[in-house]
Amino acid sequence: MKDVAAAAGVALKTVSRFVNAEPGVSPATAERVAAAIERLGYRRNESARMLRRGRTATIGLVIEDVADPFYSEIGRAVEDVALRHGSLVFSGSSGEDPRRERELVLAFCARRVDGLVIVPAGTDHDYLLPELDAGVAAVFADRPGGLDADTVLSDNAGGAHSGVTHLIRHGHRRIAFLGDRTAIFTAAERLRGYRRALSDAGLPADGTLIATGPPERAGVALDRMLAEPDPPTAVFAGNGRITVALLRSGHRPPLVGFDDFELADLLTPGVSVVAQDPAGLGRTAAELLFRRLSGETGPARRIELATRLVPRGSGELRP
Amino acid sequence: MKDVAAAAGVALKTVSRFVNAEPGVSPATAERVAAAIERLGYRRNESARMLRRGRTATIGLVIEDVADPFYSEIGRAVEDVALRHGSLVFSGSSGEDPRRERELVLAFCARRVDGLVIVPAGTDHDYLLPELDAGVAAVFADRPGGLDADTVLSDNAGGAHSGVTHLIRHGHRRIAFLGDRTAIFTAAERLRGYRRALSDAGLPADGTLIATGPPERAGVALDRMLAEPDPPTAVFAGNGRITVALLRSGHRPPLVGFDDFELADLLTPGVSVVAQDPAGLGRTAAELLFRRLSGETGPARRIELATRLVPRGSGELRP
DNA sequence: TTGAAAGCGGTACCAC
DNA sequence: GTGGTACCGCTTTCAA
Repeated sequence: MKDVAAAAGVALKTVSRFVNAEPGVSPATAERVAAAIERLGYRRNESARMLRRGRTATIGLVIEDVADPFYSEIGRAVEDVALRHGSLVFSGSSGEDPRRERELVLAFCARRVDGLVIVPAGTDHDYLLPELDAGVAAVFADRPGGLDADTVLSDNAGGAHSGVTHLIRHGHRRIAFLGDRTAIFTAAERLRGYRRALSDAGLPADGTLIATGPPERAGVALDRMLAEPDPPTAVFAGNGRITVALLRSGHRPPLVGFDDFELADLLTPGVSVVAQDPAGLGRTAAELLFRRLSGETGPARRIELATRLVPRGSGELRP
Repeated sequence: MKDVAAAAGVALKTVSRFVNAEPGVSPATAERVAAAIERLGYRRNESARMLRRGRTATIGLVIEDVADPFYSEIGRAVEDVALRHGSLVFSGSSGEDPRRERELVLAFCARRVDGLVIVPAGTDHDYLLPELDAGVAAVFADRPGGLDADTVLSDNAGGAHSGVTHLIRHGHRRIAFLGDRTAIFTAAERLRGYRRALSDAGLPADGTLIATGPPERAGVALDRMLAEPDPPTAVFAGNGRITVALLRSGHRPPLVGFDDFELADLLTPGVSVVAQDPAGLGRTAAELLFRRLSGETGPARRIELATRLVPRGSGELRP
């Protein structure tokens, strides 16, 4: 900018005025400045600008894995909203590791992002407190964080409830629940929905029909249940990875799975699912964030997005 | 930092020394500074630091769509390499729109990223020239850009050749090629590989067996071919979207598709594919980039990554 | 309408 | 070991 000013024979400030379209530059001067800018190929240094102005027009996004379709769709939605607000987004994968989440977030904060959208890997977010004090806004998506901040979730319990109820309506009375580790918020919520659906239907709760743990163990868990006397006649799978793990281990039981996935409709039979709205999750989180950034105050909000039951065949099989 | 210096009763520069672990700070002083930092919750402002140092430890990534599994895997690999080099990554989706690609890239450059990994949407990259002059490094991934820069590609022609040859070995002599618009580099390359495979096998080239265009039209194109006299007995699909489009339109011909996809093994029959290595694409591109950033000079490199034929059933069906 | 000078939060270079 | 000071590239404040 200094060079441009020199080339145009004006003061630094005049160039700044022109570049920022501020009033107070005569057409003639403007012309000269424009020419100089063109000739020198000048482009404003945003970082310097941000340093001075205090806002970086940048937000940070931490998701579990940018290559996972569910989370990357969240990311895509966040990106779209950010772009519409003139912001760029730093993105990073936590890999479900709280330490890495923390490192990423702090690295983003050191770069002075205006705000953060976080899919929390851990439950302790005290490390964020100083940053929030310093003025960065934060929104949790998909799962609540360990902090009273804006949060956007799916209706996990409600979705599981509707999926299990769907199986009950199709004549099943012994329905297995194969879910992820209950330490994961969404997994616990879905189990809660499963239990509520059974009790709402007046069916007994049977602990032997419930298995929680890592997805790769789902197939074996189901094998075991099926070998028992009075085995389950249908399965509710707690997330997409578990659904796929079951299918891959050769099982084709009457089934409703939480989470939609590509090609679920092309399998035989089509896989009935409780679909979340990942794009909605991301969009809503980002919108909440930008609302805060534009000055909105008030208590933290917690928004729950509806899920949608998609019947495709597997969930309509009778016992 | 000024505040920390005041609180610790030392000069600004001493704090800077401590924070950067530079030599020349006595243990006693270090102690005091550390205490002040802790007490004030100080964290260095990276943007200010970068402004002064000239390097931002940030790279920009432009892919077609961060929510597309193929590209997001590239993104994940880039992110991993960047993190290992202490860099953060700005990411953005071009949506296959050259204008948006340009805007993103220029926005990244305005933020003074050190380098760029670009999956080019367009073929004209003259807009990058001034930036390259200004010192940013750029690497193209998946497709070549309109510029003599480092480039990492898959062996598209070779992969298609092996896939088509696989069908020929299984007795097919009339093989349809359903590909994307040939304006897309990868699509054209794959068509080239198809043609070469036929001629290597001494089979005639028949233009009526070739259809190129948007994936959603693939099903209809195949319908038409099958209605002709002497129809094809097998299909080579030019990319993953076309493969899925064909399956979704009800076709189950002997088939090899370019691009692997989740659940290809669970369909009936399993879908044989020519698999690319998206993670390798991203990793290699990022490594090339950081090599340039650490001072490597020399002519632009062009690396081609091998593909891998994965037989799963559909490609082994006989006429 | 235009410009000079201070300062954003750091680092680099050179004295003490 | 420690401090002073210029300066990165831009915006802001105030004066001309």
